[in-house]
Amino acid sequence: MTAEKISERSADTRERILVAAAELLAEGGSDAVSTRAVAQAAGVQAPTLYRLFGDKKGLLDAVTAYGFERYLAGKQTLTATEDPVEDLRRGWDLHIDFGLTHPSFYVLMYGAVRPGERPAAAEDAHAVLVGMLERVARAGRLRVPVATAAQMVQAASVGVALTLITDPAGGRDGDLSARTRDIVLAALTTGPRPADGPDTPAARAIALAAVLPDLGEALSPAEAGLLREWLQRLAAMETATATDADGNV
Amino acid sequence: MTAEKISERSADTRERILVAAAELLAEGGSDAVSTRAVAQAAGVQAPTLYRLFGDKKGLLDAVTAYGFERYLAGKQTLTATEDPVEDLRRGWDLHIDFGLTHPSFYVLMYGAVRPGERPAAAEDAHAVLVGMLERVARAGRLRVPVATAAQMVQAASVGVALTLITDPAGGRDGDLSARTRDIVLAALTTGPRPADGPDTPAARAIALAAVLPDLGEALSPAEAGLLREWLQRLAAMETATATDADGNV
DNA sequence: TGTACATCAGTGAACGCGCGTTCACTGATGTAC
DNA sequence: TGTACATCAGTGAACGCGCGTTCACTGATGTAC
Repeated sequence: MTAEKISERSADTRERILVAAAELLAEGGSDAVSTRAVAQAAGVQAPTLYRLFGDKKGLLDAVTAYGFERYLAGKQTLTATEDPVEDLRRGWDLHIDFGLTHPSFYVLMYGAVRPGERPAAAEDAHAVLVGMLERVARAGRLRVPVATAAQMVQAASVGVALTLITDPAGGRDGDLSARTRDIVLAALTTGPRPADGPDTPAARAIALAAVLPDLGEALSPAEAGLLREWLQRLAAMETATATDADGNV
Repeated sequence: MTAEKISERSADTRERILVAAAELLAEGGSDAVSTRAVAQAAGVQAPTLYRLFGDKKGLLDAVTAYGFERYLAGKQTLTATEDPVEDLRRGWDLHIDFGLTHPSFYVLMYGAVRPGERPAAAEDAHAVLVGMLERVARAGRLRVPVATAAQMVQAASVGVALTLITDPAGGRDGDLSARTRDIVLAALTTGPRPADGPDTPAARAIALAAVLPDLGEALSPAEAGLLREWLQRLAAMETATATDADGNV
């Protein structure tokens, strides 16, 4: 029996289990996802879960990732356009929409936190965010280092999504998500500057840092390391236009 | 037996149970808080929990509120000064500090979300926030309606706290909390204006709305209701200074 | 002052249940020669 | 081409456990008269 045939054979069962678990999660929340309930819903005996996913934690991790991937696959919104900040804005909206349409998945990914742990799906989502921000930095339109921006966008969007899940009122009249999104993105990015490029030393440093991996052999590893360190220092400089002495924008 | 004596008698037991449950929660996370473990740690039989707290949900609710109150009581930082925006800033820091020093309590309050439900402690915290924002509005320094501001501050701070609990790196080098706090507060409030009062129609409307309950009999209930509605409409007007056409501040 | 009674906080012991997990096995699918 | 063997996905049945909860009771504390 070839390896392909084997994994094909088990892929059906695996998919069936994930679909069943995802349905239980969507309908009854994470409490409804017991190994027994999943096995029964998938028409499978309990030990099958353990062979395929190791243990319950593995199953939960897999079903979260599965739900998230399926959601992303259903949307075509993540294709990059020529405006990376606008892409970022759409990425924010997509994140919030996922939280509101799949609250049980979302809470499992971002709410049920164990200090220092994060489900695989949340890591994936973060990687997508970092990629978007790198494109913004490459365009010379990011005011802070990519890692800093990623944490701020992540924190703000997770907070908005969880707040809206807990109390949907803010979505209807308050427009909480769009307001917060615009405030955060406005503070982190600059407007489009078609031909002239970045405008502050920090922005120029960030823009250069974003393309460091593409430089090839122009610098020795030691030189590149030192340059990277300098750029990080420059990137961390407070841009005078971002906040005044009172902390007001 | 007087009612006071009765409640005094049971107060000891109740306190002992809450302390035991809080310790279990702090040390082992919410999984460690089973009715049996709490009863044993408190030196009490299981039915006592049920007489005092109804069921497990009641116990968890009580222990969250208890932990939150004890934390607040330990800090004197919530006393109001003459600068309500500075008070708000300190309130934010206090919120984040609570999350980082008591992560298990925090996750139970803000992370373990069931759509539409919020623990009593989270409601209390929200009420404190609304009170602070009302003082900002009374000083004519709030750019948006109190309810809107409350949701934005809540969303951003919860997101920051959960992000830091999950991945403490952002607290050390990135200064995530202070950055996000300043961006959000700067967008929501205006600088101090010692004598001249609010500066935009929306800010003036918000400032007036904040003192509406103090107006006594000057307006009839019907008149006050209509005025409130108009003020809300004016308060929701986008202040031209807050964001430009690109959404940049 | 003394006695019968009421209240109720807390006890001791058990209920039944669903949980995550594991053991030994079956039988279908492929490979070796 | 045929037979013995290997692999392994999935089965059937059970393990023991800790869970939330409840029942009937005790005994301390107070009240009524």
